[in-house]
Amino acid sequence: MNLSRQESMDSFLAHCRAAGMRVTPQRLEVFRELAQTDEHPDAETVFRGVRRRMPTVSLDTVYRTLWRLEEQGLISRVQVLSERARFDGNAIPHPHFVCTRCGLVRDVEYAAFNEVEVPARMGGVGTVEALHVELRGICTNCRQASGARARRDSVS
Amino acid sequence: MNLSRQESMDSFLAHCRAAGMRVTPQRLEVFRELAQTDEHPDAETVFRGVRRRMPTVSLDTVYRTLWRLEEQGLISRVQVLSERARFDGNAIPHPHFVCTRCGLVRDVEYAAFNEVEVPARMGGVGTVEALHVELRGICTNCRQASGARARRDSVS
DNA sequence: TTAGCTGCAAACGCTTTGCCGTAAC
DNA sequence: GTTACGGCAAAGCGTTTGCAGCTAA
Repeated sequence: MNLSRQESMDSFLAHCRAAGMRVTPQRLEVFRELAQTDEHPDAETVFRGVRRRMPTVSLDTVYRTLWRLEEQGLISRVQVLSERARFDGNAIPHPHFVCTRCGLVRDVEYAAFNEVEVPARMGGVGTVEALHVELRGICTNCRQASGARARRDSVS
Repeated sequence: MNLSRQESMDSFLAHCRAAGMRVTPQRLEVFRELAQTDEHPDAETVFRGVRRRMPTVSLDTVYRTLWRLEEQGLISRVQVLSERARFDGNAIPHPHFVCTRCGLVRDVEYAAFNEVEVPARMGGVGTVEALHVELRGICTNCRQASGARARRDSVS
């Protein structure tokens, strides 16, 4: 799960080539920037980091690259899955099912949720107040709508 | 945890009055709209629903009301906590600590995460592909920065 | 009576897109 | 040589804000 810097760059190159993606200096730098930090930066921050070594890079290229890498499963997004804010009439934390295709959100019964213990402190990071759990997948509607295609895609 | 419609409107009124919030028709309708659905709508959808019964309501009032109700702990947001997309060089799902004050995101070791079993299907809702866990709280920096105030706030 | 709230409209900020030149393959 | 990609600038879209009139308490 944790690769060294070099290994991670190597597997990045291998993946790009296997997927037929061009390996451009911009992509290398964007990926490197993300691989060498655990701060989960936003696009602007990645942009500033890359620009230090590549002054001509543009912010929109960083965006395009980030989405492309995510699409390829090379990086991931934190708190993804909706451009719009969604609200819940129930203020008590509870697990949600979220469809990664259409954004549908539903409350779910998920026994394991109630059993896990929430630590009050998380190492030196901070104090924990609430546990937020999302089960991400494909909703029944989307599956039926796209049929076999959805099933094939969901394997990757 | 689940109140009837009437109970939930009653406790809404009681909370508003106790907090010194004015009870306006708009607020009643926004809350009612959220309380009577489990579809976790976005602001636009709430707006359309409210407008059916109150044609003069405006979208910005709906936004202001939603934030106000959230601030009061009367409703909650799904997938909150950041206006900006944040990225993770590690594509494998793993738990995050998220600071609700500054948006900081960190990977955490959270043994309980690895132990819970992810069901392949979620009732009739859909098929599950990944479990996404967030521990929300206040990071060490924010706590130190705001000192006693942070500690008091975090009780609510 | 008087804050606090609403509606309107314009602004804001993150993100996306069209276009064309350029570089990876 | 082809074709995908990058840079630029302008647009897009959800959300926020300033202001003036209104209304709940």
